[in-house]
Amino acid sequence: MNPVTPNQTTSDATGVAAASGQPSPTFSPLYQQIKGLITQSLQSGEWKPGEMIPSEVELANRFKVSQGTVRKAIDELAAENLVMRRQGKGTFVSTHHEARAHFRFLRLMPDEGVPHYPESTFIEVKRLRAPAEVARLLDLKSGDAVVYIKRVQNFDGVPTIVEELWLPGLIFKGLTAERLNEYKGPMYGLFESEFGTRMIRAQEKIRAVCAEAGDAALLRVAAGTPLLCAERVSFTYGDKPVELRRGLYLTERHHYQNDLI
Amino acid sequence: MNPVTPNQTTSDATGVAAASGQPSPTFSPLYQQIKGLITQSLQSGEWKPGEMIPSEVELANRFKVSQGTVRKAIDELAAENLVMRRQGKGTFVSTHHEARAHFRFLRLMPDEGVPHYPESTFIEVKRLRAPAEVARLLDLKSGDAVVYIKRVQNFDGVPTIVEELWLPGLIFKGLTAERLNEYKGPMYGLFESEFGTRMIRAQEKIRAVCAEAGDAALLRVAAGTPLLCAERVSFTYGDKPVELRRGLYLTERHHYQNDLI
DNA sequence: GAGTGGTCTAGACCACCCG
DNA sequence: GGGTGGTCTAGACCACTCG
Repeated sequence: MNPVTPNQTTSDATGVAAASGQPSPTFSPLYQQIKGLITQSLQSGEWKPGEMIPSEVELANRFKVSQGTVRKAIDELAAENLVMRRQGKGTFVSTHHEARAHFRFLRLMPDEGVPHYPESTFIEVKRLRAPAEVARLLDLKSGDAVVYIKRVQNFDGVPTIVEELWLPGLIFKGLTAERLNEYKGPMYGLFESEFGTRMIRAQEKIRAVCAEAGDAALLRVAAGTPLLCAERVSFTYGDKPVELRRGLYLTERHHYQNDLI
Repeated sequence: MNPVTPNQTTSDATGVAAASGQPSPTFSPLYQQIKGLITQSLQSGEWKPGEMIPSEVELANRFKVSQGTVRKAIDELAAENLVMRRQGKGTFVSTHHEARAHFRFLRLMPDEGVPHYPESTFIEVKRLRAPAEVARLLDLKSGDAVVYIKRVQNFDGVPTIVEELWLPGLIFKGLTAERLNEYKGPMYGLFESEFGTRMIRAQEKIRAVCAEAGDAALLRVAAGTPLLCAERVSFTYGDKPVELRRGLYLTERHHYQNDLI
């Protein structure tokens, strides 16, 4: 394999670049291109979450590059949590069906005791037309179908999170309260397994708000109680937004944990 | 230079491993040891913030390893923001005197408009004996001297942050309101230049609280207004805690930005 | 043009896992 | 023992910066 823009690389001749004879306006290193190809295979489902991807030597042969180049590509994918390396075993497609992954997207920790995953009670699940603001954030057209979900999450039986979600209707066709109730574990696991949509990264904007009457009742606190409000947009492959979420967190016995590095 | 297990950090070729014949109980790759040595030089001030460190080939010669090994060590240091690589120029010790670095530790962003750095007004600067809780978090003994600082930060003249800090008195001897007022730019820049203490990472715990009367007055809002409360412990080299900070953020026109990756 | 970091290769060997 | 990822080396060439 040859790089896309004029590049040395002694190995073979058939590169895509040779045809284009352009100078290098946009230089992209070989390992980045390999990374792109591997990402495509992840996205297309050639290797499914939890499965092992081909070994480094195998990929090196397939792409006609050295193992070191494949290695650097996979290094970056591992750093982005798209794959996980396990020495002596292989490289595996990341999945949300793992304790490891659960707390990457749940940052609310108990002030004391060990973190554990909350239980969900679904308040409402329905389809509706996307309001302008939701459409904008999900990159849809205003009025497009979206799935709306409202749930409460309990830690040790104590209601602590009230959450609303908006999901693109096209992708999450057939998502019902029943399927949500049946499913055990984090919703992202369900989304990954049943709807072929893997959340890769997310952006959150956090504010402090006063609990309104309805939410206060769900959390069994007085109206006006201060709550953390986290508005999240989650992205799948290709930086495509596929989830909007607004969580209200009761932070009397929990806190939002963040590392600045 | 040879690895520690099977061998020691000496630069000769013999190595202790051959003698011991033991399997490796604690194996540390060579590049990690190089990384440690470079970190020591950073910590000792052999290369100061903003300065260029020796080139990769130079370090490779010094440590008697290949350039690739030095490279991998520096890669990790760069990933941890201890150094910055600039192609064609060199590798430089990170410093807080840079626009780049400012927003690594200030996550409060305006809902609209471009981020910019707030102005500080210092309310109180004094020395006191560490309360038990402060001492615990700063790894001091209860009653040890600490510097206490209270300030308000304004965005465009609007008071938005009330912050309290506790710093180990031993390190921050001579930190006065005057010096804080004289200094322009982020406090971490002052700490780095004047007190030889560089913050390299921090942990934050975030909650929602109601503004108490005093803080509400400083922020010019009603008592009871919901505020974000961020409690931060900052660390310097060797994971040594050197700052405790409690910030109250008014989130009516700002939000705490966080990326989940 | 000289010096720096960045990419790519090829080959060797090590640590780890499993049958 | 054979496969996998992990480390280390040596050498070549490229892209970038600056004098």
